[in-house]
Amino acid sequence: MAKEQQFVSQIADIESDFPQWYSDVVLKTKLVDYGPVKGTMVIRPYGYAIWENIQKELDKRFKETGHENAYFPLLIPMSFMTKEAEHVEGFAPEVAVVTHAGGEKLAEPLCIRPTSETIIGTMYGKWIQSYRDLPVLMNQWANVMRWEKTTRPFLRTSEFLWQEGHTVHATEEEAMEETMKMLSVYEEFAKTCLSMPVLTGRKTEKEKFAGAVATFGMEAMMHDGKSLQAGTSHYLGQNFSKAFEIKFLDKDGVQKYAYTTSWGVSTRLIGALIMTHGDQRGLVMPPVVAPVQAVIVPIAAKKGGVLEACTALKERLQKAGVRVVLDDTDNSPGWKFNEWEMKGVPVRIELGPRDIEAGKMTVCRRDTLEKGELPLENAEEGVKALLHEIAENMYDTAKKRMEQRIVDAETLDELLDGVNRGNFVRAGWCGCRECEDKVKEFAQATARVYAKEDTAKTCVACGKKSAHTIVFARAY
RNA sequence: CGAGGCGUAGCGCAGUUUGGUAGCGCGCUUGGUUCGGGACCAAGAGGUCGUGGGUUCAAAUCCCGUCGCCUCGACCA
Repeated sequence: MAKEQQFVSQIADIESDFPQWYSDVVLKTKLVDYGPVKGTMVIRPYGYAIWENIQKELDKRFKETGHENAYFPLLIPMSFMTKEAEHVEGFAPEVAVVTHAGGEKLAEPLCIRPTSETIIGTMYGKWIQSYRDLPVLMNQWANVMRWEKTTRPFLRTSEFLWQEGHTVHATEEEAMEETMKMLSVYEEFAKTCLSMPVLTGRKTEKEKFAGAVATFGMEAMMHDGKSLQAGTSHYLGQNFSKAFEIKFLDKDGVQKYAYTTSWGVSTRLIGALIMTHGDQRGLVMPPVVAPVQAVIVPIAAKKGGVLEACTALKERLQKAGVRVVLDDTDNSPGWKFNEWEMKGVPVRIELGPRDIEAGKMTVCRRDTLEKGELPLENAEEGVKALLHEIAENMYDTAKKRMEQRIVDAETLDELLDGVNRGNFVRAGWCGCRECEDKVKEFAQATARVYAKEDTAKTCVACGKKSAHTIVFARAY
């Protein structure tokens, strides 16, 4: 027990010091390291593997919905950025600019993309002539840079990896349909691959993407009750097509401006899943994207046949498509247990002389920490079924927690009380910016999304008739 | 950018008040015994104390500057 406490003390307390817990866990589990340039992070192999799995799963979904991948340049001429007024106003403060190259001052400064609407819009303007060219459904996997004031690994770094989808459509309806379709792709992905429940909905004017007509987001509830914007899908209307001359000749012989959308998720998702599922022992990885899905810990490894049995099991599981590691280091078993638990591996298999004798393996699942036994005979099916069960249980647990922590408020005091307890708070809103700002000032909470149903009657801030029901929360 | 805190071995820290040989725990290396929840013994390697200047016979310690990091606010995927 003393040793147990010693282990726990290596990570800050998850309840009382959540930000510190988060920093500890991403560094100590070797997901990331801090980069030499302030605000940047080095994603280590164990962390990057999560991203690779996310990419794989998302790409599959993007292809299924008819999208293709492409790649656009990192550097964007400053003049492109300034073409859409709201866009440049929104992003100017955080854009990094290249002023010198080849030993000379550049005639026109180049910005390092904070997002690619402008350069992609410029190219779309050249590519699209006719309604026959539409729709254009593209996606880009890239890094972008936003010079943020304060940063936190995965959640907010100066440079981050993401995917950004950019589509062009002939009609408003079609573009809107695309916007909503991709939002639901994200939601389904979060559920099945990250075991993460999310709240989706429209964002307020204040919170929307700079240059969009409407922004829709998915918000995830972190362990401490704060919200994290985990993905966005924007309906851009004709704002960018007018700025970048994305025009087409329609069937009726009339030149028309196209309707565009953009949507993206980033490495922030990794932060989201850590903060959704993690516990006092460290990470809890959702099985679908876990870098390591199962670890085999040999017991009494030097005794005859143990290591051989472990190796054979590893090969069988590998062949069955399970991402499995055999920990044959000479650390003690107890050390390995704690280490792999901290790294969040969903299934641990202990294999020792007693198991081999009995034709079984001892199995411990990370989500509940329950130990059980499975027959060695069809280990493949057993482990896969367990991984599936863990994924579902993690989702159910997180979903239950989120649902329990969505409350209603009619007054600012109730709202403040709600967010203080780590809740998402549903409240009425008259629709004016002043009231939104007032809520932020009073409760340090922001409008996350429009609620699915309008249940509130009066505005929480001014008491006038409510126009919308909003989900308010503190956010990362 | 505002407020607080911290920079000493790979990591976590003590030493700073009152200047006087550079320390502890973990980790690491080598050899051996171990192995069902962070094992043990023995021997070893590793630091110009963030950095620049000043005071002093003498600075991790005192003074001035500077850089970096963390937490909390304002801004954002």
